Amino acid sequence: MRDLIKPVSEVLGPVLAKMGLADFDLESIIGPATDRSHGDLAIPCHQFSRILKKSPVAIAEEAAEKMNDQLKGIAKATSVAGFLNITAESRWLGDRLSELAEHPTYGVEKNTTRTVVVDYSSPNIAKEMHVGHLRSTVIGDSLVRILEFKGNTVIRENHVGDWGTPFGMLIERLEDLESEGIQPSDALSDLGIFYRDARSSFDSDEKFRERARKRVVALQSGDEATMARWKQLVDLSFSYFDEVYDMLGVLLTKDDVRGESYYDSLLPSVVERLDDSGLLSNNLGAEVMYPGDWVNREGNPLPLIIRKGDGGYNYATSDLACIIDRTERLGADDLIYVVGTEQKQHFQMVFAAARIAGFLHEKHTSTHVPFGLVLGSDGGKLKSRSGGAVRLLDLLKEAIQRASAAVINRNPDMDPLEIQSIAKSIGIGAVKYSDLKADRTKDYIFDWEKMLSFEGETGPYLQYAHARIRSILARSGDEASLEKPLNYTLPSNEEARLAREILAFPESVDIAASELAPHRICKHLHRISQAFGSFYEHCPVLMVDDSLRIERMSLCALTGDILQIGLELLGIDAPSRM
RNA sequence: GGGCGUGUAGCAUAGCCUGGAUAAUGCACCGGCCUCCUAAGCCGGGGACCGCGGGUUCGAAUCCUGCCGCGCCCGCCA
Repeated sequence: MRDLIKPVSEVLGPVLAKMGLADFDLESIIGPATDRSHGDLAIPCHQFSRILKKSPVAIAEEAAEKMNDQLKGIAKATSVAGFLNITAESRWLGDRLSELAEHPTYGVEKNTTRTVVVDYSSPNIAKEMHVGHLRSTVIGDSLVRILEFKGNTVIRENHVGDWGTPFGMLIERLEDLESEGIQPSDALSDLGIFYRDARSSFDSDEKFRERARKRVVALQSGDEATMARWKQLVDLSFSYFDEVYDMLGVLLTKDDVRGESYYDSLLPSVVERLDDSGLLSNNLGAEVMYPGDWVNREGNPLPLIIRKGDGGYNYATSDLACIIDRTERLGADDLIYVVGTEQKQHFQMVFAAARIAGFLHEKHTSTHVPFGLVLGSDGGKLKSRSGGAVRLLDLLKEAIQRASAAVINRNPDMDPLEIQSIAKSIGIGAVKYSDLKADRTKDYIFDWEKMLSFEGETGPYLQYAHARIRSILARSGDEASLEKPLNYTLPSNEEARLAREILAFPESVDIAASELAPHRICKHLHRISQAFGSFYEHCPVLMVDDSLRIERMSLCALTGDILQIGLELLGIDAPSRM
C-alpha cells in the first residue's frame, strides 16, 4: 500500500508538527500494519511518548482525531494501543484501481533502463542436464523476464562448458564407438551413459588416457578432424538441450549460447592486459593475482591463478575474459551470474580482480545470484554421476504425464490436443513454481509428491484461479463491455481485499527486481489468488444486476490479467482452461 | 583452523537488509460448505520457549555479540 503513504504523510506531517513532533522522517515512521485487520498503514506512537511526556495511547488518539477530517475521501485513522492505524477508503482504493487498470503495465513502472547480462543455465556439452541445471535455468529465466519488464535491456548468456581437458576423453570415446559401428547420434542419445563410459575409460585405461591427452592438444591447436568431432559433440548436445528448453518453455535459444570455446581465444589478451598493468606476480611458476584478503588453509594469501605453470588457463581467466566481453563488446552495465552457492568465493575473487584491473568501472555492477542445492530425500546432495540421479528430461516428462492424468480426470471429454497442451502448462508450471517459490539461497529437498501435488501453494493453484476467471468472462458473453473504464465501489470485504492485493502487485515486482528474488512475486501471486478464491465464493459475478455485474467482471478481468502477467514473469503458462 | 551461508508449529517455508501489536502461508490433522460463475476451491479450528545465552531499545524473529547444530568454500579442478 505504498501509494497511500504519500497522501497520508501530507496530512500526518503537519498534524505531528502541531503536536510538537517536527522533523520526523515520515517515510520511516509509517509502515504497513502488521495485521491487516488493523489497517493498511500504521504509525507506532510509542517513540513519541518520551518527547511529549504523554502515553502512546493518548498521542495516537489525538493524532487520529486531528487527521480524520483532512483524510476524508482517502482513508480513516483509528488508534489502538498506541498505534495510529490508517485504513484506505473504498473510494480511494477504487480510484487507484481505475488508474492501475488504465496503466499499460498495470502499475509497474519501466524505470530501470540498464543493459543487463544474465548468465544462466550453463549446461556442459556431452553431459546430462540434471536438477542443478533446473534451478539455474528456471531462476535465471525468471530474472530475465522480470528485469526486462522493468524496462532494462536484457541479454541472455548461456555459458556452456564446451571446452577444456574433458573433451579429449569425450572425443576419444566417440572415436571408439564409431569404430564399433555406432553412429554419433546414437552414441550421444544417452548423455549420462556416454559421459560415464568416457570417464571410466579415462580412469582405468592408461592408453586411453594418453590418447585423450593428445586429443586435447589437437583440439587446442585447431586440428581439423578433431574440430569436426568436437562440432559433432556440440551440435548433438544442443539438440538435446533444445528439447529440454522447449519443454521447460524458457527464453534461451541457440543465439544465447556463448561457450568456453569462444573465450578461449581471448585469454592471452587478458593475461597481457593484466601484465601491462603490473598486476601479475609469479607463484611457483604460475602467473597469479591477489585481488583481496583471502587466505588458504595454511593462512597464506590466496592467489587467483591467471595462468598455470604449464601455460594453461583456469576458469578465473575465462571469467575475466567474459567480463571484458560483456562490458566492452555488449556494453553491459550490470552482470548477473545465476550459479550455485558453492562458487561464491570464486566470483568474489574474480569480481575483485576485474575491479582492480579496470575491467569493471564505477558504473558497472556484478552480482553472483547463488541458489541452494537440490537434495535427495535422504538429505544428501543429489549428484549427476552417482547413477541414481534424476535426468531433467525425465523429470519434466513425468511432471507432464502426471498433470495429464489430472486434466483427463477432470475433463473426460476434452480434445486430446488441448489436454496435452494444458498438461504441459500445468506440469511444467508446478515444477517451476516449486523451484521459485522459496528464497533461492536455501537448499530444498526434491520431492515428487510435493512438486506435483496440485494443492496448496503451488503453480496449479495460481493457474486454477486464472482459469476460473477466464471461464467466468467467457461465459459472460459480453467481454467487450469491459473496455470502458469505470468506478469501482468495492462494496464487500472480499472485493476490497482483492483490490488491495492487486494494488500491491507493482511493489512486489519492484522488490523482486531489486532483490533479484522471484519468490517475492510467487508469494504475492498466491495472495492475489487467495483473495480471488474468497471473492469467487462470496461474490457472484454473472448473476447480479447491472453495474455490480460490470464492476465484478472488470475486477475479474483485472485479476486475471495480473495473474497472467505475474505468471509470465515466472515463466509459467496461464492456460484458460484446466 | 579461516571464510561464507543457514536454523521459525509434526513437515516445508515467508517475514530479517529498513525493529513495533495476538509471528504469516502451505502440507498434514479436526469440523463445516457442491439443486448456484470449474470443490485443483471456500469457511472455521487446534498446533511455535522464531537453535541457545547475553547486549542495544519504550519495544527484538528482525540489529550487535558469544556459543551450538547443519551445509558450502578455502585445488596450478571445472
